[in-house]
Amino acid sequence: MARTPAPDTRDRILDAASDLFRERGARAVGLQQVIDRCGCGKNVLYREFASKDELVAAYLERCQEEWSAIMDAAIAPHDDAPERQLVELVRAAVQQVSAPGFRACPFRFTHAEFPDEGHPARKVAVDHVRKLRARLRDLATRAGAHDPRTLADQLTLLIDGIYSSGPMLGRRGPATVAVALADDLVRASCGRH
Amino acid sequence: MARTPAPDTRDRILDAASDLFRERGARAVGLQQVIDRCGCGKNVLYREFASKDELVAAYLERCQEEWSAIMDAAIAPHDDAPERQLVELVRAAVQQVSAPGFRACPFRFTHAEFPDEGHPARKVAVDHVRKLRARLRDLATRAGAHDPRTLADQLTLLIDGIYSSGPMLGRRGPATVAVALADDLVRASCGRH
DNA sequence: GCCCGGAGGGACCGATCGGTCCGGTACGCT
DNA sequence: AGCGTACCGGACCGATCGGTCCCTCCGGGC
Repeated sequence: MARTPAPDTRDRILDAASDLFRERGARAVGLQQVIDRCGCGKNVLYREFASKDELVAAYLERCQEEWSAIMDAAIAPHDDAPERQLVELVRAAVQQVSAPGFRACPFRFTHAEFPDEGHPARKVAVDHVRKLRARLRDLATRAGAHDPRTLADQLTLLIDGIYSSGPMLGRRGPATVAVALADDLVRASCGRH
Repeated sequence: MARTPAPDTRDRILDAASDLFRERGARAVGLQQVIDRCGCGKNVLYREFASKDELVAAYLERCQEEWSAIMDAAIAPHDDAPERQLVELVRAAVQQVSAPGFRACPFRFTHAEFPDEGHPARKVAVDHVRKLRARLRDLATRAGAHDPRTLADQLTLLIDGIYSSGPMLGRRGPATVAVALADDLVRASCGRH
């Protein structure tokens, strides 16, 4: 034996690919650009990822992990107040689209970029929004909402609207009213008439 | 003199391009595919449109016209009840994303597909969402909302959410609660306590 | 009937696409 | 030291990209 493969190779490639995909879109980025930014050999990329489609799917999986971490961090401080957690998830979304470099929701955008049903990235994207919806339903139930499914769907719609509206109308756009609206919805649905 | 240019050429090309762009995304569609579907010569396309970017912009302008017509038709029957018109605009959005072939909102998607600030299609896309927001503000004002700007932003957010959530979660998704939510918001904001 | 010009279609351009393969280099273990 | 391997970088593949150009065919005004 002579040399052991660097264990962080996959992460390095994914770092480069994520930056590029996020700001330009997966379709607009060639693998050569990923190679160049990563500074690795092309064969190494193809050892770690079978195809560009797989790389895009891995990119979305990483987005999913980041998103989960953000959501966890947003709701952790209020673990005993699920109504508050619902509002905090909305606030976290607003903060994300308000970040300087935010271009579009990676899940919605990538899902639209690859219309073919079998594309591996689509599974990840759909899985993400389903998980989010389920999470909202769970919180709505624990918050004692009259109709947890409806409240969860209202908030899902609201969060989707934040991601969609943010990039086009900016920080001063409709997203500014989102947190207050979420608060109203939660309050209206969780007793406290 | 020998022959006069066919006046419908531009429309024919735009017909073909619109179908393809709508279902696959502008970046995923090559001009050769547009040519093939249209059945025209490549030189004709480049006589009508200076570049692909211009073609994409023209596609969005046509979307804009269609959208305006849909909105006009949705609110025309209730010209004396602006609160009702606000709700009808939301209903029109739900119906659009519920249509079988609907993939993504052309404005949001194309805006994300071409991140370069100077791209001609971006102006059209941003212009559209601004017009929608302005329209909602106007209606909210005429409906006598306490805070027309806030109500308009709430509904903008809601409509954006419908377009964003529809393609991924389908007809049974959160969009089903949108009209009822819009009705609540309008009612709450326009007196009628 | 002739002939001009619009239209279809395709050859062609350089660049880039996703993907494969190979050669040189440098590193780590024995 | 020397061997073996991981890695970088680039050559290379066929296909397609956006875009230019040209040839052929056909239709309409003189």
